[in-house]
Amino acid sequence: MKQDPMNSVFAALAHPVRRRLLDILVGMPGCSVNDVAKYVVPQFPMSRIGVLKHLRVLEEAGLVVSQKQGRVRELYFNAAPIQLVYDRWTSQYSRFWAAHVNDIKFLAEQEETGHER
Amino acid sequence: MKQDPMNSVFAALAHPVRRRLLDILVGMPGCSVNDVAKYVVPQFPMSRIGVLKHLRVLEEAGLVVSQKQGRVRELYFNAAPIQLVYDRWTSQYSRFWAAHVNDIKFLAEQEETGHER
DNA sequence: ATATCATGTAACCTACTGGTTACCTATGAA
DNA sequence: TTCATAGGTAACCAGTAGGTTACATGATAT
Repeated sequence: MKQDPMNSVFAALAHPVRRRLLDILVGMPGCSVNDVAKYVVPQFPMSRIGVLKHLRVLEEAGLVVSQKQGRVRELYFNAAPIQLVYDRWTSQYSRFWAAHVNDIKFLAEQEETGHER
Repeated sequence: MKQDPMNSVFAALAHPVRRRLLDILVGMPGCSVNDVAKYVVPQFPMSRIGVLKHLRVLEEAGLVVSQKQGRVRELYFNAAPIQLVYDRWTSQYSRFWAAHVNDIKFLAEQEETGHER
C-alpha cells in the first residue's frame, strides 16, 4: 500500500499532535505513554487513547521507537527517517537551498567546537 | 483553524501526488496546469480537476506560486516555506543532526566551488 | 490475594480528504 | 463570429483519519 517508505513519514508529520509528541520525546527521552499524554493533552484536548493512536502512527513511520520495561513503555524519538527524507530532498532541490548552506556550515562548526546555541 | 502556518506546509507535503507535483515544478518551472497534469496523471491516475485541487492545497501552503499569462497559468515552486520548517526543526533537533553536518558541509563546499554532483 | 495502575484492544461515530462529473468563463485562433 | 482550448466552480460521493467509550490484560504495590 505504502510502496514509498517516505510516505508514512510525511503522513505522520502532517498532524500537529504528532509533531508535538515528537517535541516532547526529544525533550524527555524515555517518557512513558501516560507521561507524554499528560504533556500533550493540555494543548490538544483528547483522551489517552487518542494519544496512543497518534503514537502508533509515529512508530509505524519509524519516528518513535519504544521498549517495554515492566509495565511501562519507554518512548524515544528516532531521527533516522527524517534524515532520510532530508537527504533525498536536499539532493533533489539543492539549488533552492543554496541561500542556506552557509547557515548550515556555521551550525556545523558550532557543533564541532562544542558550542551550544 | 490553522494558527500554525507550518501546519499547512506539513499537511500539503503529506500527499504523494503533491510531492510529485513539486518535483515536476522544480524540474520544469513555469509549467501550465495542463502540462503538469500530463506529467502526473500517468503515475497517479486522476482527472485534471484532481490535480487542480492538489495544486490549490500547495498554493495555500505557499509551496507553489502562480502567475497568469493570458489564459494559461504559470506555476512555480517556492522553497521558502520548506526552509522555514527546516530552520525551526534544525534549531530544535540540532543534536540529532550531528551525524550529518559533515555531509552538509561537503555539499556546501561543492556548491561554492561550482562543482555539480 | 487483591487492588491499582499502565497499557492495549474493539467497536463505533463524525468529519474531512481526495476523488469524481457536469457545467461555466475567458482567451486565442480561424 | 464561431470554435477550440485553458482554466475554474459546484455539487456530490466514498473512504479513511481522528476521535470517542467500554472493556481486557498484565505488572506492581499493599
